[in-house]
Amino acid sequence: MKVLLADDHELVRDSITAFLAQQSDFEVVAVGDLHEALDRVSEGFDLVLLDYNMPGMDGLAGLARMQEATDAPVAILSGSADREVAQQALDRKAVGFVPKTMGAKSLVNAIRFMAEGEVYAPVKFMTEAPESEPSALARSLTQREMQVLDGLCRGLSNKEIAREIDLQEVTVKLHVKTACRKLGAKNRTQAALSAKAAGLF
Amino acid sequence: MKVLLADDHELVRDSITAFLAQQSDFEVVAVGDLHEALDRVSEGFDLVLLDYNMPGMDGLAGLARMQEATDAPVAILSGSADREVAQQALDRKAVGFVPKTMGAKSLVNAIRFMAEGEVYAPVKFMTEAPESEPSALARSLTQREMQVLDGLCRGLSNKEIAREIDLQEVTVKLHVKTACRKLGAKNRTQAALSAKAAGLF
DNA sequence: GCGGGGCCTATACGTGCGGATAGGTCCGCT
DNA sequence: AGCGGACCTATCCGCACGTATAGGCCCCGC
Repeated sequence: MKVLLADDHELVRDSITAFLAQQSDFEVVAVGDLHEALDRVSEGFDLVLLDYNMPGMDGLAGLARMQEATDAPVAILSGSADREVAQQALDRKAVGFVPKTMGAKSLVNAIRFMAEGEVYAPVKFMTEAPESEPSALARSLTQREMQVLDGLCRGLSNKEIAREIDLQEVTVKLHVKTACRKLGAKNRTQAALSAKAAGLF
Repeated sequence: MKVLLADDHELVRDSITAFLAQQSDFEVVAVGDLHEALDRVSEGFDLVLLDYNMPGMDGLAGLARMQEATDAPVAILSGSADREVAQQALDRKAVGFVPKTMGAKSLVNAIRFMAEGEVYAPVKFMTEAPESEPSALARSLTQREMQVLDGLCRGLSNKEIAREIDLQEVTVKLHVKTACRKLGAKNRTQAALSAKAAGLF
């Protein structure tokens, strides 16, 4: 089982190489950037592992370049794990997405799995955490605006929202307006849709 | 590597057993229902595979019963593949979800992977296809209503929708009203939200 | 202290929306 | 031929919504 590993962090490269070398049937070629990887891929591999944050990668463009250069399955390795990126990588026919947070044993298992031709992605990673942080957008909204948005996202009228949070209808209108502006929405419907899309509720 | 396979379809049981037996390091015990599986699980296995539609399973209740009966990893096998079920199974600590539509080789790889203690779910299955069929709801809507709903889901006003599909505004209102009724929505915002939630767009 | 931001309220105006009613054209089914 | 369903249009009404303007409150930071 011949694996091409490309990662600019020497520590990561060495530790993964060491782990894989413990497996009797593994042979690892480790390089430090995409360029080297492209140079050596013609040697023939069962699996190519590319770090997402690495000189030459340029986002997922590096994935495409590698896929053009070889018929071997190509997987993405990432430390700064981002679900979006994982999804995109898989959409673009990467055979896997491996966060570096994985344990060494699991990593080896995943590599073996992908080298067999299967598609791998950590389940936890893909199913959980559609979003994580307060999302910049949420932070720009005041408490009241969030409460009002919650009402919008349930399709309530201004009057209903007003009753619910004990305000005058006019005041609700005001918050709706400002929330719309912050969300770049033309009306309440777009605001509700945007809020939902942003995962605020 | 000792695997306990429980499936009420003899054909499935036999073919999977045959495939796994080809692998030198596999030992398979195949049974026809959950009861038998519970009886034999004490023999000690590296992996338990339960068919989702099988006497005694009672949905995912069978998964829980098996998990109580053993410390071995338990995975769900299913023919009538349903994303929802897969998600729930994984949420309930199943170590995998295996649709029977998988190729034999992939199936063996997946089993080996899970027996190693990893969590497996087919990526295609989990990421794609949040829904599939026209969904009863969609069928109750006429073409025009769908077009109008599409507009609603982009937060357009009646006038904008009218321009887009070349109708009079009054007519759009009519379709909005009937669409709202069919969706059980009180207003356009709820209608848009419902349509989105139902995966119509 | 004074400004500014978040907040609440008020009045007012134009427009959009939701609903009812009523008329018409197609087309397919019986 | 008749009926019903999908579709389009029209007029009318009342309320909701979106916007603007203006005043007042509280609290924090400069």
